[in-house]
Amino acid sequence: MSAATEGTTKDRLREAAIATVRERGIAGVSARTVAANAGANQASIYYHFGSLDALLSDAAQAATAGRVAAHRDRLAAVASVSELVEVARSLHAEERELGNVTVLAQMLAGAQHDRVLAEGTTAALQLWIDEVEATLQRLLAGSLLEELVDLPALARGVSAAFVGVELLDGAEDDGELPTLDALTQLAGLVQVVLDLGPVAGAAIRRHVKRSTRDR
Amino acid sequence: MSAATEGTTKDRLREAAIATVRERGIAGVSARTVAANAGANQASIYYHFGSLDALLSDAAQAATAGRVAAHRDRLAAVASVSELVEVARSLHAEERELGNVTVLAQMLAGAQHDRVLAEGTTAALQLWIDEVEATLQRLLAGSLLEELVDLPALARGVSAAFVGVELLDGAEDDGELPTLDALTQLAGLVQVVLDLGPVAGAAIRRHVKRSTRDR
DNA sequence: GTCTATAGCTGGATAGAC
DNA sequence: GTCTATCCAGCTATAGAC
Repeated sequence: MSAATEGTTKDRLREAAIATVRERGIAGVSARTVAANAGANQASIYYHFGSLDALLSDAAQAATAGRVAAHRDRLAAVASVSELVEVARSLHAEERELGNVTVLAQMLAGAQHDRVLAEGTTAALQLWIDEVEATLQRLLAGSLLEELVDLPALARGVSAAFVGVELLDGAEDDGELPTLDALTQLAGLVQVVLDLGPVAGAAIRRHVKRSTRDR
Repeated sequence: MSAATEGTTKDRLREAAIATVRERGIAGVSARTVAANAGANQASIYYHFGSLDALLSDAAQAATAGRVAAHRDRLAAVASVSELVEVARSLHAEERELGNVTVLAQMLAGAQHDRVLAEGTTAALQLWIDEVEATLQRLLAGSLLEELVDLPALARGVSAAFVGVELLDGAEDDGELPTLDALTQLAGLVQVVLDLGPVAGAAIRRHVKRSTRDR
């Protein structure tokens, strides 16, 4: 365990909450384990946050805000879908180490049956989703995809896929699994279609109209 | 709670294990809650399965095999990516009710820090992944996508996305969220690209070669 | 195979000293 | 604000009656 010793108790509790979820999973989190990890006593959680749920909610949002900010510059520099895929790949690699997405996945699992945790976790995830949406919006402005796909929902779907991939890969002993690779190959294909030019674009638009009419 | 009363104790425990995960999440599962749900006593779990982990592992595989079999005929009848999307949509709706994917998501979260659970859960998920892969293989045989994408990994990625979507949507109070819609819109676009015909296909192949060379 | 009983532990939450 | 002490509910795992 990491046993933080700097900052105020309230801050150390936040950090310890995240660390404990990462190290032991949502099922291994208790007021006692978190407090031990923070070098504080168990009662301090109830004093500062009222409940363990509330601490986790609070900590998730604070930690995620930090991680999102750390990636913002890199995302802002991305100029194409293929570059975005590269950023996604390295973000995935970092997350396997630092584990913010993994922590959010654990909390999402807990959030299915816990209102307080649900609110904090969805708020935290929304920080990622907003960032993804802003990037997609910028990259796809004026393109075929912007016309044909609901962007806010796509950002949500992409984020969901990331969460799922972290969970699946985290459950395997094997080293690197190619799960993300396949999705990045798909994204690469999307980039290629975007690059096709106006003639092919028009052909695709016609096809979409036709297949939409068939419904 | 559902309190099953038919079948052998061992079977009732398996069913109760799934029901308890669905109703209370992985963090709410204990030998006591499961046994109560099965109408049996807590010690029977250790007699029949040795541990709670082992029961969950066993139950996940049995339940998933049943759900996958229930969907096999429908998947086998699918003849296009757009039809597959329709099946995925109704599968998603059913899963929100019956909850096998949701249960697997909970178990995946637990599996991150539990070897026994990890083995059972990945084996169960593999049943879905294999089914998805077989369907994709059939639909994409001879197509552009078969050449350009790693199909086993794609099947894994698609399954991961499903898990992530169940988790995200399950954490919101709101009724229907459009998360899956965006991914199905993407899939529809893929169908359109597949339908484009040999000329556009050749153009895409050229583009892919070019962008691959650039790496 | 199924039950009760139990030992020994971990858990949430509060009270109250400092 | 931080600590100790405490209550009691819930937990795992085993022993042993039937």
